[in-house]
Amino acid sequence: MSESGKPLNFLEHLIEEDLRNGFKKELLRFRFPPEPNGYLHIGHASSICLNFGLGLRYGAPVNLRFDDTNPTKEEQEYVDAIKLDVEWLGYSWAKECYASDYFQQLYDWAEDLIRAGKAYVDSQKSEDIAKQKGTPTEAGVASPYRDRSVAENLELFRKMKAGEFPEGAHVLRARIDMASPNMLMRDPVMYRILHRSHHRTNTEWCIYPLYDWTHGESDYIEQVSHSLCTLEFAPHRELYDWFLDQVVEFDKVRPKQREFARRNLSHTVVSKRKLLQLVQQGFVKGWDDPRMPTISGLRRRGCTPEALRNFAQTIGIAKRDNVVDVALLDFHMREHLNRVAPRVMAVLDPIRLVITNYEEAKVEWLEAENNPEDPQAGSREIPFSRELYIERDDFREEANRKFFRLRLGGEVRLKNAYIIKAEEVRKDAGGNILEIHCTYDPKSKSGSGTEESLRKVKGTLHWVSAPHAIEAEVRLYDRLFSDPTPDSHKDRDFLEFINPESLTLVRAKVEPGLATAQPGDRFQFQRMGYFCLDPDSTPGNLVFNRTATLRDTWAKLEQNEE
RNA sequence: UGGCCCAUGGUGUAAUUGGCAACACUACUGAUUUUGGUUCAGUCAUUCUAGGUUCGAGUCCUAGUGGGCCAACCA
Repeated sequence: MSESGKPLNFLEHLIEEDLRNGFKKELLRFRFPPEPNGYLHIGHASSICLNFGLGLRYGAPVNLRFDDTNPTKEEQEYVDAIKLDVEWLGYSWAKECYASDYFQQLYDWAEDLIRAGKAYVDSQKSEDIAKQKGTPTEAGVASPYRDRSVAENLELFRKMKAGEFPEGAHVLRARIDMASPNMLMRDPVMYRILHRSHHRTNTEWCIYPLYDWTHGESDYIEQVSHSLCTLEFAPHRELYDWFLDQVVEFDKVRPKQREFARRNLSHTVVSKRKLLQLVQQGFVKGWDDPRMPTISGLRRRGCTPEALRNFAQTIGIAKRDNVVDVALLDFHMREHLNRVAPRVMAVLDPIRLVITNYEEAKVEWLEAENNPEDPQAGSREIPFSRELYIERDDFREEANRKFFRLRLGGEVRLKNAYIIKAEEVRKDAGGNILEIHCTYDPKSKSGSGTEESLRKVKGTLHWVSAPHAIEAEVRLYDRLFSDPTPDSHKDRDFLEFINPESLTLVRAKVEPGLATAQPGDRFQFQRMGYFCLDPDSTPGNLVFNRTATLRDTWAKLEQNEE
């Protein structure tokens, strides 16, 4: 059953087993159930890829269901953002569902539970109910209201619904077992009174169901066959099943909850609360700041949906605690971008280079390959002239043999252009290099086929023609936290590990063709990395975000020698 | 001092359900290269511990150790 020999994760094994035991493949159905109270992050991406991936594998529908039972935290803004993120990842849901669509059905079932003596209205304060819950090692005690009559319960519950009580006056509780070793089974609250406007039902309801009562029943209503959630819900499964027991009919699919470990990413935090904190306290500029592990942040940074999907596929799904190295995400971004990103030349830290034997006002338009990995990508023409910019790091007055770049008296190839030789440097009074003066070999033009053009020189540099270059703002992003697991330290706050150099702004010189780039366009700045045009860009002020650097074995070499 | 879950290289996941521990990333070698990129080749493990069952255990059993989760009118 496993197509293409791909190994199955434990959930796929479970489904295969269900299928072998006679569960009909046509009845498979999944869902992705976000709460619209924040932006989706890379952990959600994993869950999306899991559920929609299962849908694709088995040809089963996957619903997008908003778990919108808490009007105090949920907003339409988040619904819209979530839909955009799921679509951007490349998935289509079968139905767009809302738990709030089921409020009436849930209410009717709740009345049934009351009639069956399986739910009661408790009129105590929240703190008292909490106290009576007991502890993991001690049984709870029964509420004084636990044995109210059905008639009284029904009457109170209806009045709750009718808005006759203030918030906190009563709750509806399931009547299960105050001594259960599972605290969730100690008469969990099903409904609370909330005089709040809901983003979809407005003020129609003033009682709202809680997660446990809502989620499984929503799965059942939608006939979801496998309801997958993260590990912290494992203890909820017993309650999920208990609630289901109260409503299932024999000819319907009974949803099955199974749990997997959330994916943790190194050098970041993946918790809505902490991400919110980063936004609210101004450590980042918003939910879609390119340093954020949110889907919107990754998108803005220039990550592709393919890269994210491949990443999710590679890290897989299991039950053990994990910290996925962010280097793996970088790998997948590079891996995809290498295939699709057009090459372009941009100098991030420019220094002027003058070719003294090149004619003063001459301009040559040289052919440059757009992507050596993709012949279909074609080529473009770039201007070459007497004055250029090269990367400051690419020149040294003196250097050892390992330095393949330009040094005084040394030769280097200018990418797509000529071989040049550094003759002298001009400095200011303070000894800072102002200009590098070079000569070029006119016969060494790239692609000309001459003997001189075929000469092997060790280094190749990127460059831009000074009179033609356009300026651009480039935002160099680095990991947000310097510690691999910032939120795992017992006595230290994760904010202490913020990397002060997570963003560096730079004024770069880029080749003129970039003037027409559109926000979202992705490029490889040759020898520098992958970059994406930011929505902050205006026609006169290009802004690029660094998506990922290129692998840099030279930087490693240098570092190891220090 | 209750219940539940988990344990395989530095990291993440596999192992045809009891049959030579595999894949990817990282790191390190080397080759190729007009991107110090890409590509290619190679190196890196007593499967947490101790017993047991078995011809044979990463897989099954027992005990231990370590980690995680559970006491919101959040999801």
